[in-house]
Amino acid sequence: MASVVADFRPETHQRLLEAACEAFREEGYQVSIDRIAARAKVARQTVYNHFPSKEALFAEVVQQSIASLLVVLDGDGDVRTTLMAFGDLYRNKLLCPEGIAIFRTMTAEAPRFPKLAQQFFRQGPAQTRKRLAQYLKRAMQEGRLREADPDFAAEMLTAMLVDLDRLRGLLNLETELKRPGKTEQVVDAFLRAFAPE
Amino acid sequence: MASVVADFRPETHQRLLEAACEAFREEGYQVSIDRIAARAKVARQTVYNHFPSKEALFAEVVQQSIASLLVVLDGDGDVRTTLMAFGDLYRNKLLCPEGIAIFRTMTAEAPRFPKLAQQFFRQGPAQTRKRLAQYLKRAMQEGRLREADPDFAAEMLTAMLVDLDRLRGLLNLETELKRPGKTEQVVDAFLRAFAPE
DNA sequence: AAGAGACTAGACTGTCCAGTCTAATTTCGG
DNA sequence: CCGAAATTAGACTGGACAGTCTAGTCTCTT
Repeated sequence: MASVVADFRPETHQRLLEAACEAFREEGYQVSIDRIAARAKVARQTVYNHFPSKEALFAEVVQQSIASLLVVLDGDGDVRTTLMAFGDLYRNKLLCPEGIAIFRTMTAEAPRFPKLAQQFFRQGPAQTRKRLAQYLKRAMQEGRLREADPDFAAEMLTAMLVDLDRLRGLLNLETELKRPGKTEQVVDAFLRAFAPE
Repeated sequence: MASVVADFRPETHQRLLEAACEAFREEGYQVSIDRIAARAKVARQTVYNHFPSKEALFAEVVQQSIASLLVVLDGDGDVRTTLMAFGDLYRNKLLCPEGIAIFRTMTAEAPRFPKLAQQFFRQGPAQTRKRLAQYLKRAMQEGRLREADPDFAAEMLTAMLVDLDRLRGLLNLETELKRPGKTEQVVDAFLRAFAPE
């Protein structure tokens, strides 16, 4: 019952998925199947050969998109260097046009697809925060940060990194989304709050 | 040309506006005029007597909603007390179901109504942050906080207060939206980062 | 080269919706 | 109480869209 294993032409399937991904991102779930088909240079019936319904296509696209929003950090170097690298990566992934658009589509459609939204949260943002918290916990145990709730600390850092700039992006205010010094400013503020006593 | 001053029955107009506000909040811009009319217990034609188009009705509703998201702080007492009061109010206004729903609708429709989105940002979130920054600036000048960019500090505090919980609300994860200790935890972390040296 | 099955083009159905129009009914000020 | 204007119910237009169906074309595999 899982995935129908019909042997579609892989290149067609790929083109369709990519077109659907872009279309849902840029125009939301309400984009028409015709527009997706046109973007993929594919007949409408082909869409329905590959997916039983628009909902199913959307679900597949969301699955694929989750991975692109995962931000992992690697714990080389000192804490400040590690968090700076994480912060830059986090901001780049979430504040680029694609990151903003995925956020917009997911939050707009969450009431219609609550299961999908939950899965998105758990495998995306929650996962990112969990790994960051693991790193922070170790740093706390080694005395490189003060003892505190690592989940809370991770929540604070990620919030500080993107909250307002994401709102700007969501509301289409293109201004200063990429001020390079921002990550440093945030990490320094975070380190003041969580420095060893 | 501005607003047509026809003397509609005020009670009808009010009922219509409230119904439209709830409808747009709960179902997004795509809610049908018929549903809004039904909710207001009003004929569809009456909607078009009061507003020239769906867009115009939406614009009016957004105008009215902006005020409900403004959070002002009053600067009595010490810094911690003031920020705690602000934090509780800010969280309550933005994380309640209505606050979440307005955020969802605004960000979802920003591509279609960029002017409206810009106005919303300036008169809502930007205004709130600006007033907070003014307070923080004074506190810095009085030596009750360390000298720093007050706009940046305001951005950090507001981000820390709601970022993750707002995402939870947007994605329909009802869990723990109202942990009472959260504001205190955030304000304390903020004060560590911006305490006098 | 032949056949199976993927792909295509386009017609078609049923539904929903924004906005208009009309003809009746209600309400309210004078 | 009367008349102007607001309100109402419902029909109607035109367009969009999800999903189905069909008949024909293309493309791999054997």
